[in-house]
Amino acid sequence: MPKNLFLDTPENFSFRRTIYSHGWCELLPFEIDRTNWRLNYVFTDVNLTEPVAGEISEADGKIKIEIAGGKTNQKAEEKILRDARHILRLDDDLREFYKFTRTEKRLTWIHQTNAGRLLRSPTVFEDLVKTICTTNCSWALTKKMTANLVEKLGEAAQDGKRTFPTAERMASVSAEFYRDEIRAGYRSAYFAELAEKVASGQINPESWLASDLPTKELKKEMKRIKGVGDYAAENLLKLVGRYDGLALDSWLRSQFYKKHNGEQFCADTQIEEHYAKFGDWRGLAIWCDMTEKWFA
DNA sequence: GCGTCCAGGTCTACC
DNA sequence: GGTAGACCTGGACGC
Repeated sequence: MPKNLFLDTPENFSFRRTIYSHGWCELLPFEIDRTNWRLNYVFTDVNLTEPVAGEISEADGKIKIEIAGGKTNQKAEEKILRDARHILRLDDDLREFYKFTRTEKRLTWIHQTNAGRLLRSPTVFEDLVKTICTTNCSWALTKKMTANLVEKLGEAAQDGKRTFPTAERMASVSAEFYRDEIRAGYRSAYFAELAEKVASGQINPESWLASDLPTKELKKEMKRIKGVGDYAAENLLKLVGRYDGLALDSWLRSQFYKKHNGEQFCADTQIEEHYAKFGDWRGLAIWCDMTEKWFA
């Protein structure tokens, strides 16, 4: 029997703007239904005998999580609610960001539509692996690598949908597996090394969420992981709630050239100067600015 | 069908 | 610290 769990939403929250805030909604175990505006995810927890597929939607001003099958208990349900809060950034306070966007006429749509919450995975580890999958390849390949990870290493729920693999599961296979089965190319050795270090406790990506380190130092820590450079680190920083890096990649640059530079190339320093007025929120400002038309 | 280019970059060696 | 070259994959494109 399906079971429904509910979460209250904060002020200034848009479900649609959150689940379709960036490409993460297309990377398994996330699946988005943009016709009915539903987001699917496969939840897992030590208190569950098996993973459960959940459909997240908006109902009567609340977030509804419909759990399909699976035997849950109170602790597991609490974990699912925690994960959903985390995924949807329900605890993020964007009021300061909106103070900035109110000052710019062309960005007033951001606070008017409650945009700015960037969808993330339940764990930083999952976001870290997915971010490495976005580097130096097409979006189609990113989706393929992520799907391979889920399909070949994830744990199956009752309905056959699979979880994102844990670090322990990822550490149980070799670099050759990542090369041959996941089609991760040169990233294969990085995944094997990362999974082993996280599984053994040498690295704890989850600690980045509440780190006291200044952003510059936290970014250095992230960049010590092979496969994580400037773009990847700044993307991860956004997902742990720090927006003072632009996370410039080729897509973001090309969008900036089109929108603000007459389709002409310019140096990254010019892009940085353009968003400097947004202070510690500049990374979120550029992302919202470049994705304005996504809901047009 | 084949070759080339390039995409939501990063690493290493070298200067 | 800055830069050049190598690194995987697979879709798009030109021939």
